[in-house]
Amino acid sequence: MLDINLFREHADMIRADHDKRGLPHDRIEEVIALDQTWRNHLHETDQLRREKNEAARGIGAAKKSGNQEEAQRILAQVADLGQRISDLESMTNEAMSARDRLRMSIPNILHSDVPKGEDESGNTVHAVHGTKPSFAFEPRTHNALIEMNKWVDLKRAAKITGSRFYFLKGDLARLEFALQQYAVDFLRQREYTFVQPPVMMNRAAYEGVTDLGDFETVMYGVEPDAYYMIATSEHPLTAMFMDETIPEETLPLRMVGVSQCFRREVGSHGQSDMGIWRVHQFTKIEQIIIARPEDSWALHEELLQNCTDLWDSLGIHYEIVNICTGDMGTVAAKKYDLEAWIPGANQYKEIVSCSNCTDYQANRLSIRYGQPGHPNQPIVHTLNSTAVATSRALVAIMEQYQLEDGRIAVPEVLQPHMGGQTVLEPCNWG
RNA sequence: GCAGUCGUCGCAUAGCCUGGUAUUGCGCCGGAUUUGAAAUCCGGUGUCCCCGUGACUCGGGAGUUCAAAUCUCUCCGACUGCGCCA
Repeated sequence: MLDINLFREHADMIRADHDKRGLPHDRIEEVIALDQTWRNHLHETDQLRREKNEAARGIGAAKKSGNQEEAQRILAQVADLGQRISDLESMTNEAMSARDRLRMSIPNILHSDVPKGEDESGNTVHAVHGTKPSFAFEPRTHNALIEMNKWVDLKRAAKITGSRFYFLKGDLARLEFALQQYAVDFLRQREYTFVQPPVMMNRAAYEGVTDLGDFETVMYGVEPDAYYMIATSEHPLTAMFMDETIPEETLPLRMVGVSQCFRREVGSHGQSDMGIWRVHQFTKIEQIIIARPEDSWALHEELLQNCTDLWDSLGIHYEIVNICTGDMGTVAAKKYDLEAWIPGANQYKEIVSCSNCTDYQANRLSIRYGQPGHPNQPIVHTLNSTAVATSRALVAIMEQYQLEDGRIAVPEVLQPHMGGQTVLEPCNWG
């Protein structure tokens, strides 16, 4: 959510950003109008309250001195003021909640490097790492590979849960586990603190970190407790500082979170999304940074550097893409994706997303830095990046490391986490 | 899950029974004093707005009342004991 002062003092910045995104200005103007309405009502309410408070102060004194007539006169006056106040109060609250509902739907101000574009075709290639693997045989798709090796059981998962859930079995499950350990160790060596979060959050905390539309299309709700399953550990690891002032000397706060992630994926279809590429539940190792505003752009590059070092070490061929205006969500100010080469699909596909959310989440969550207990401390910036989403990493590894017989070579850096094993063997039951 | 105790400004605390301006200490910021520091003293230190002799604020919400930190209901959270359990 954007700071309300931006609408009051620098609305042109927001308008210019909407122009770049190709969005109309009407919602901006409406926020400004509702804000003015709210402030007018608020001021009027305050004046009436003041009158009422002043009058009510006389009641005690009048009663004490036995002047019942005077007391009754004031009571009548105060009752009338009370009615007017409560009428005006509901209008005031209505204007404010309307203002903020709308304000939450207005996207973050983009960084100037973000390219203009209608949709994902407008994204620009920032860098290319590694080289396309060449095979002396016809490479199989990951769907064929998981089936012939009996590593994934979608059918039985559908029986007990529903579509897009899966059992991961045998050596592929072990590789998944190795990826988690490798990625956490990798980032711990770079001074990121390992954190395991709750996988459910309440609504108030969740509204601070995500787009409102996500409640319908992305998150699972948990009844009767009104919790939401997290879509990524970014959400709890950012929201954990809600309503806090973080001592400045502890910034930047670097964390590596690991959690199961849950996504409803409403409206997603397509042949290329078969198998375990797009699923309702997966594990993700995530990088999170809470930073001072002046440090956040350098730290955004640090997050990207961590990703490229990590994925280079896994020996995966990928492109780094600078996400364009039309493909950007509401929260990020700038976003890089890593897209791995998937031979079976003959295209590059998203495996990592690396964002600087600037103060957009922190405003809504009211996360400040400086001295706790002091007024008007500045708002922090929040950044997040995938390190490894294991289901997609497994796809990229299977597709790029496959052998002629359908088995998979284990990337060298993962072998120590696999007891020295160099090749994934099929599961012996299906 | 049951029972009890509790939740007050960054931390710690008083006020609640008996409704009427939210107390004090620590920390932090600024100033005075000092060669400098410590100590001491003075002021500041929740939110909002049109910045005032303004409004709001005592875990959240609702109610009673002219008036609620204070009384009532409800939800949330913490602690203790019992029960259950990986």
